[in-house]
Amino acid sequence: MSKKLTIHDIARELNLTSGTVSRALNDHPRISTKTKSLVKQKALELNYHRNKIASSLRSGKSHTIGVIIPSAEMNFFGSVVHGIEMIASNNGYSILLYQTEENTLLEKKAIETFLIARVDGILTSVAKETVDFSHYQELQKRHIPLVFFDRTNDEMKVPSVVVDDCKGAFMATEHLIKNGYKRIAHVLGPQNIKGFQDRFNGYRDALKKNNIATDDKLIYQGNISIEAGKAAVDYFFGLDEIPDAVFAVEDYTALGVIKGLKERKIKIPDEFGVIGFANENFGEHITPSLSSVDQQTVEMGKAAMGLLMDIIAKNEGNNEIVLREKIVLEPLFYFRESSKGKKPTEKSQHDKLLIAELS
Amino acid sequence: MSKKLTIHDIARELNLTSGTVSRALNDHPRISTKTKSLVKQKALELNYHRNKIASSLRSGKSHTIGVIIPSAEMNFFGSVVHGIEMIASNNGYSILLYQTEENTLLEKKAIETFLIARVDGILTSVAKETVDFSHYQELQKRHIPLVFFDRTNDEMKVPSVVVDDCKGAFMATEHLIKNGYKRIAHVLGPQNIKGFQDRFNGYRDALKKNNIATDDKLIYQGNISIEAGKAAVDYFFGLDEIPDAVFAVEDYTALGVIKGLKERKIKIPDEFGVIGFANENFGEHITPSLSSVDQQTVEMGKAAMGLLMDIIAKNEGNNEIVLREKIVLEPLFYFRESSKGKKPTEKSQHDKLLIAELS
DNA sequence: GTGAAAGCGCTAACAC
DNA sequence: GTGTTAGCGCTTTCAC
Repeated sequence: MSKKLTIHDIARELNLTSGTVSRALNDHPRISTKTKSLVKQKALELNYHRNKIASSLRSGKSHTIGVIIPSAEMNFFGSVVHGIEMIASNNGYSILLYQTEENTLLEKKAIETFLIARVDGILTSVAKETVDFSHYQELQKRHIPLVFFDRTNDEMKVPSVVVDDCKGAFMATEHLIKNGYKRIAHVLGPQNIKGFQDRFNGYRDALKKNNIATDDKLIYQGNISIEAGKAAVDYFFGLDEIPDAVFAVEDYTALGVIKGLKERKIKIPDEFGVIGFANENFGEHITPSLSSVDQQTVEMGKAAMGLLMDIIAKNEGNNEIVLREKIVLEPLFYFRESSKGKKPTEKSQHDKLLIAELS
Repeated sequence: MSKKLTIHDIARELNLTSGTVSRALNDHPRISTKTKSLVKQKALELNYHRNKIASSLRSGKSHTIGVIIPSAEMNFFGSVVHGIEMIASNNGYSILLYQTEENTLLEKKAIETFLIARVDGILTSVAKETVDFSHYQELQKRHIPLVFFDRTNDEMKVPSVVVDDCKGAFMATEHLIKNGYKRIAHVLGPQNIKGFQDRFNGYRDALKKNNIATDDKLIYQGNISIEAGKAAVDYFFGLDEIPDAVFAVEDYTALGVIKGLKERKIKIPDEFGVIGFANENFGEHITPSLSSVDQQTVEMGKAAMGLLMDIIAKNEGNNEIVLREKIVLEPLFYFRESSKGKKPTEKSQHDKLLIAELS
């Protein structure tokens, strides 16, 4: 191993002191341009790399951000991390990644690890299991900048970035209405998750706005899984009045619905409309392709990291920055085959003709 | 901000010196159990978190690993990172994540960043674009432990973890043969990528072993994309002798093949068999579901991180460890609808009966 | 089993 | 515009 190179080595070679070298490398304003270029030149020549550890210890800033996600294996979070890392690295920050596997204990360990690593801020998507938020409160007590994304907690006053689930659900439901479906059901997600509540709200809002009575029988308590979607179909087809469309809380649920309908030889979208949520990448490739609501994952990551950068800048005294408490991203609706509209029955065909004649 | 807590504070409260406190916290063998528990107790009480930055500076080890991937948005890499992080965190290491977007310049920046952060090792999947490996050679010169995963370079002597592409391709191709397909085509991936060459080799090996003559006309130079798959179908159906099955270099290519075949109303798998590679998550949900070769992504991450841990341990003097130069993971074949076998034509039916009579 | 003291490599306050 | 100097908070060698 070539002996470790420090600013002292550069200083010696140039007959300067380490202080000057440090300032030159950091573009300190009071250092002459000549010295700066001399120092930088020499650093390059010797293949010097500054020691971030020493500099962090002295300056008190690690230029590192901790990111907590349930699992990198989940598409959604991989995509968010993609956005986060882009912005981080554009701003000279590195990101430390930690997975919780939806486990509160690992979440606490993540925070512990980040506290020890002296990260300058933390981005987190709360584990499903978490009900005790003391570890996050600890961060607030220590004034460590914190931003929630996707999975938030409204009781804690923490800035957050989410997609407008309510609006997305509203768009999806109204789309089904406009495409002629009459009895629109909903497969619920677990209601302890705020986003899933919102999707339910959006669904109801759309019905209300279009003067369609809500019917509790059309609400099935499901989950994010293919099985839940299939089970929902079994339930719906046991009703006296069978629905003719479903807005499912998530794409996997919607996929289950489609599979269930196919088993019953129900034609999609001619007899039955289906819409999901999340815009998982299988949606556009299945038959029929699945209409869905995109959650703007990469944008979410960018926005979360941007917000964190703002908080850090403000803490450092940049008072021009106006912080936003909550960034709500617009969902994007992807209109595909599964909700294309009902084939007009003879009766409705007849109605249409009538209407045409009357007008 | 509560004033920063250091080992000196703990030392003062217990009438000890900071040296003893440090040793106690690190379970130094020569410290009495009583002192240890006293110190740990106090640390907990004061809510002390050791400063990793200071400890890294002093000890020269950061307990941090740099991970370079093309993009966290790609399923494959998210999944590998999942495996990497699991093992890292089990071993008390943190991971710094950097994305290259397949760009050599960003790859060099990643290495620069990691050098500055004084990571204890680096895991990397080389960007597609990269042909100049000087930045990696620099790491070797500095004796920084390095492991390649998936995207490797055989000219540089760097330990690596890959899946056996050749074997996977062999399995896939032989499966098509066993299922009665007679003219089996292949859609190539870019041949500058070693894994894609290997898949081609596996394809040829399987034909050879089964005494089937290879035919250059059945090889289409494609890519990893739906479009390439569709174009391949156009090409194959322009041949005098049309193939009856395709082994595609990747699932998206296979998806394109399926789409192309559907447009031509060719029945899969009855008239035409299709197999992909990668086991992307849409494969099991499309119609027909796509047979594919799984690349053991999570295992790959675990193996890569495990190998890196071994290298580090060996460097630290643990001589019992025998390092492996290359870990080759077994691919896993997923047999689904798209390759279920041809519907016997009248003629082949006749042949079968004949054979049955003869035996 | 514990104390004393040096120093990892850098930054920044204070000189001039 | 540059030098001097004092740490940041920890680990570790050398004492005893």
